[in-house]
Amino acid sequence: MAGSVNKVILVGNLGKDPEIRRTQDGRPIANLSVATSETWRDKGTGERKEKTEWHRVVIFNEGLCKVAEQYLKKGAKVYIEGQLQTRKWTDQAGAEKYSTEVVLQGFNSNLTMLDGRSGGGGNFGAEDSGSDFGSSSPSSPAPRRAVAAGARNSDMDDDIPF
Amino acid sequence: MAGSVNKVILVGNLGKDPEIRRTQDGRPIANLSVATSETWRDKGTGERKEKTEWHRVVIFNEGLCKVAEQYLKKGAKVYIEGQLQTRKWTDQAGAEKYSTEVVLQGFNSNLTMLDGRSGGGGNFGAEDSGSDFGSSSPSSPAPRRAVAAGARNSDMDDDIPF
Amino acid sequence: MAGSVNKVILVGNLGKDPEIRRTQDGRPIANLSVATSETWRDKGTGERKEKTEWHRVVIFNEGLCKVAEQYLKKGAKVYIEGQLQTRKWTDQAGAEKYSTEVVLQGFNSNLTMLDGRSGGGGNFGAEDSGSDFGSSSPSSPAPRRAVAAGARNSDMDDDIPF
Amino acid sequence: MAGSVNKVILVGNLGKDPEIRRTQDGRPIANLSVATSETWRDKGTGERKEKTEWHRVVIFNEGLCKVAEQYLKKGAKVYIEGQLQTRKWTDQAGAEKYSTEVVLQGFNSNLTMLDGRSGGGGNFGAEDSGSDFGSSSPSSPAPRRAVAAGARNSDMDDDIPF
DNA sequence: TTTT
DNA sequence: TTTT
Repeated sequence: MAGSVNKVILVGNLGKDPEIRRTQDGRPIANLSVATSETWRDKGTGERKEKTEWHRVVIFNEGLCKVAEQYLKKGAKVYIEGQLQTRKWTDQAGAEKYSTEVVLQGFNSNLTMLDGRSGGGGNFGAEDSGSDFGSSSPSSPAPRRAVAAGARNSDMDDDIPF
Repeated sequence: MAGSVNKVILVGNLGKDPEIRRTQDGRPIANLSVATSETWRDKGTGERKEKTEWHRVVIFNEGLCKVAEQYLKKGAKVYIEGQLQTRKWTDQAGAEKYSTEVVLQGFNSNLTMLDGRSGGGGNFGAEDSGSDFGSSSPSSPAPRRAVAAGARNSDMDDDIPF
Repeated sequence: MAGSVNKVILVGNLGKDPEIRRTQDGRPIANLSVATSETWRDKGTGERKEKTEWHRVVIFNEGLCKVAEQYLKKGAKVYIEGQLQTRKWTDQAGAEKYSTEVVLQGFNSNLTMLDGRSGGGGNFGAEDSGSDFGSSSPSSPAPRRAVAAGARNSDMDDDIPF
Repeated sequence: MAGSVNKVILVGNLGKDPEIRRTQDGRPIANLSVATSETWRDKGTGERKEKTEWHRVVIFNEGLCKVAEQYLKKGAKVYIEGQLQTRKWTDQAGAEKYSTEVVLQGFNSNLTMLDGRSGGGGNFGAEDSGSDFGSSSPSSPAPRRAVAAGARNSDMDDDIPF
């Protein structure tokens, strides 16, 4: 079936530090646990309510793994764009289990830190001021992605009148 | 935590007709099984590959349930916007299971049919030419959109996979 | 044409304080100027490059106008979800102009502040600790939206094992 | 500013065939005119209303240009993911104009045809049954996706509206 | 006009 | 396990 879209967009906070593993052939895989939460006021009682949802995020993209490893910490606020995937596994007792994850893999994924270096979670050092962290954002190409960012011509430094 | 976003966007096809149930207090709940799939050519062998992902979609929004019931059929192509939610349940053997679903509830959900009345899945009659189906789209503030998000009832006895 | 989607998602910073106007019949309209920017390293020279894009955001939704007025300031980081709209206008010299805006109106819009009260742009006082700011987020219904958030039954306070 | 997101998602129909141009160094640029529309029923009069929005879409991504050229026709329904960009230009009378476009460039863009080969707009032949069209979708890492984002050339002499 |  |  051509013509399908599978996209998840999350803005939330890490519940713990990223966990980085490696495949047998040395490629990194990062696991994030991301909380999103919603609050509302109960219409009957007027009470303030909150419900938190935890998302398992798995990063296969090598550049984004590096970003996770270097910059993300427990508590960090992130923007994440990935795909839904459900995989089946068998627990020790032999029972079949399913796990649904938000997978960042390939070109249409994104991981952007939202609390910057002033945020509690960041550990940016001075040498990172020219860091490539932004390379995970949609328009600044990371090395592994064979993408050449387009040059615009010189009259693009104009002002927008608002 | 204010400041979070939990959004899923799918474009895919229904694997079977929608299943409509009702809560004890009469609110409808629709379950959809939506396939998204990706194809690629294997870099080594040049073979064409395809992988299909199945998504369990649950609609609590009453207006969107009506849309699902009236217009959607197996094979229909839909645009869906909802939230990720994981819930825990216990199977007949007493084992704990988790199920992650795409939930359409409240104001920031959307269900739009993409193959129109000419599509294989649709069953639009002439009297529907003035149909309110489009009222589920983000920008048409029709009366039917004064949606009441549904209450989740206790009999979520479904099996996974679906 | 049923079956269309028109959605813009921005995460960026306000270039100035929100501007609030009122229609003749008293409804508020908020205008935001939001910057998004991308950075990359020039492949030839290795130079660090940056390009900023300015977005004109117009909020017709009354609840979100209140949020903008009360909580947003120059520099604030926001998540915005709205629609693209282009309108035509005539300048003083009689020349026809077009302006494309990101419009927040109706139920499928969102405005969420991302830097919290510790952020530079926020002016949250203690009395706001129980604020309804989160009501602009997808899942916490503001009064004007005739949406009842769904109650989930009691066994929803479970843990997710990851 | 690291930490920003600029994303547009459209599902709509082409108002005319794609227009393909080439830069001086031979890179293709495709222009699409995409309609999204919303319908609603007037609360006062009960009348059915419709409003169509036209979007100017510019594709610099070479692989997606090919897709546009080969598969898209007037009337085709497409899913588009790109970025908002506003550029300034000067008309023949020397007046400054601004044009806001949805730009597909670099890795975080997507163009997916939604009406398949049975659709009115498509012109898929039998030899396309193994086509790589789906390679433009987020998750199929085919070779053709090693896209080079295009350079913007100087002759953006188009008129608005389009 | 923001932010890094 | 986060955050407000």
